[in-house]
Amino acid sequence: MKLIVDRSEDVPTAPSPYQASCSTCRLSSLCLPLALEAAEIDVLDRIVQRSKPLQKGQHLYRESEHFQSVFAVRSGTLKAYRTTDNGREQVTGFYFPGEILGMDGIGNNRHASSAKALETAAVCEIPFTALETLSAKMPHLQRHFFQLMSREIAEDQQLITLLSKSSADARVAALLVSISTRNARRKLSAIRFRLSMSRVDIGNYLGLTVETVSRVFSRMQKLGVLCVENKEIEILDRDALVEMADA
Amino acid sequence: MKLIVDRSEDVPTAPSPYQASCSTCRLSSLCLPLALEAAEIDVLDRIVQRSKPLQKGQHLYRESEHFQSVFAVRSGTLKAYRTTDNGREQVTGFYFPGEILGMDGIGNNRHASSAKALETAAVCEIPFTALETLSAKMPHLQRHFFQLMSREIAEDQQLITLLSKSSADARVAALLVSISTRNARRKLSAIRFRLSMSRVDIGNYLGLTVETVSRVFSRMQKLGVLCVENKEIEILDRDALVEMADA
DNA sequence: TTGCCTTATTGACGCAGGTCAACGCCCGCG
DNA sequence: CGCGGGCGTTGACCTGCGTCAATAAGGCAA
Repeated sequence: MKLIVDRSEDVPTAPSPYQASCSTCRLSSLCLPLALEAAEIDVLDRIVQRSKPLQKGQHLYRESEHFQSVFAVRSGTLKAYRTTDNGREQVTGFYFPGEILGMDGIGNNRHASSAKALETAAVCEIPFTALETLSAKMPHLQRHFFQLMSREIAEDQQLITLLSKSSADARVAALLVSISTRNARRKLSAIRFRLSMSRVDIGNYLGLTVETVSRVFSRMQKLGVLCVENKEIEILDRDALVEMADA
Repeated sequence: MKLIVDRSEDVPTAPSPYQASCSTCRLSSLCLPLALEAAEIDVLDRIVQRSKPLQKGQHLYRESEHFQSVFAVRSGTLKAYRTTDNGREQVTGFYFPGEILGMDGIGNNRHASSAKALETAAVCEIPFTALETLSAKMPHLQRHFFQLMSREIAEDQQLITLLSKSSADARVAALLVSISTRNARRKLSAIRFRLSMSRVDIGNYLGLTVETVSRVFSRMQKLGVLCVENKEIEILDRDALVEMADA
């Protein structure tokens, strides 16, 4: 059975081998260029660096490395995670095409987390000092970047609430709803998709063990809310899922 | 027994009845003016609004209200919290003098959380559009504000890790260490202080019930790590506490 | 002071989810 | 094509924390 896979946003007619420009990128309506005018996009375009894709498992940056850039996901998925003092890992987020990561490194010029590709992935690198200079000149860009950071804060707070108050079922449901919604934003199916992350990553992100995640999936399937086939997910009853997410 | 209380940063010789200016504020080294030059501070000063103190329990802003300003705490303590769809509350942070709150509202022009005074508290209001305009002109200010937001993200991620991976003991220990460290930054005692928040708030913030928080305090006291007398806390063995915080 | 109400402590008990263990299945590799 | 190792699932058992309940201790008003 072939389901939706989100890869390759490549535009073949490119001056750079990987991507033409922000103005031709079909993610521009989700990404940094949002709210910029054509002329402004061109200026932004000049500072953005596109490089060769990351292979699955490859790191984009590592915790405590010198911070230089934020990144926009062009294709594929990445996870961000930090390592605690006692050596355990905490996944702090998954990043899909059109989303920006690395903003937690601005605070003290070192990355506060590591970022690793969950599958082959392409990113745009946005050197931060250049972005700062540009922001000072382009109010729209400054505003938009403030907004992006603010939303990251608000989303983290939602995760905090989830981890603090919700049952295992609610956590998994919330993640699925989130992925579904983000897929819809990218004009992909909101009801059928492939989970690019492993059960371990899901559990780690949600503060659950693999076993619990697996049991929740089974339970939801039994209830007719989901159809789970390995990494392929089909949401059969989205309302029920949303319901479960805030139980 | 009289312990440390953090109140009244008032400077009596003020043009405004509440606070002279950023340049005379003894919190300026922690707050927005940090990294600004004298002339720049004066400019910032002109957009900052100081108003009468909030009484205990009074709201500074409420979730989903129109966002207009961020706030700097001048004295007292505030808590930020959001209400979940199913009506429960989640405390997302405590804010002490010198700290900035309200940044989660920038994302979509409405406050993503509510803020309430835990005791009599004074704040400086910083209208956001004015701050944006100023930031575009003052690179130091723009940079600093980006950094403040980034740090808020990084701190939220630390809380996520705490909630996701740590035992009740570790959570409480981590909160106490955090308060202790923040007190030290303000030149207050790092080992003796008064908790301005209730046990309910602590539990809510840490994803624990009041009973568990209470039991953890008792246990730590029995172990000789803390001396707890109602809201007065004395840290007897900071190393042990730090140790517990990442267990 | 007295009295009331809110906040904190302590104990007994139950359960959601963690832990440990066994097994099956996919997928990449020789 | 068959083999091996990681990933996922399922079951049985255990435990840390939540729940419920009773009591104590502050704090504030009058």
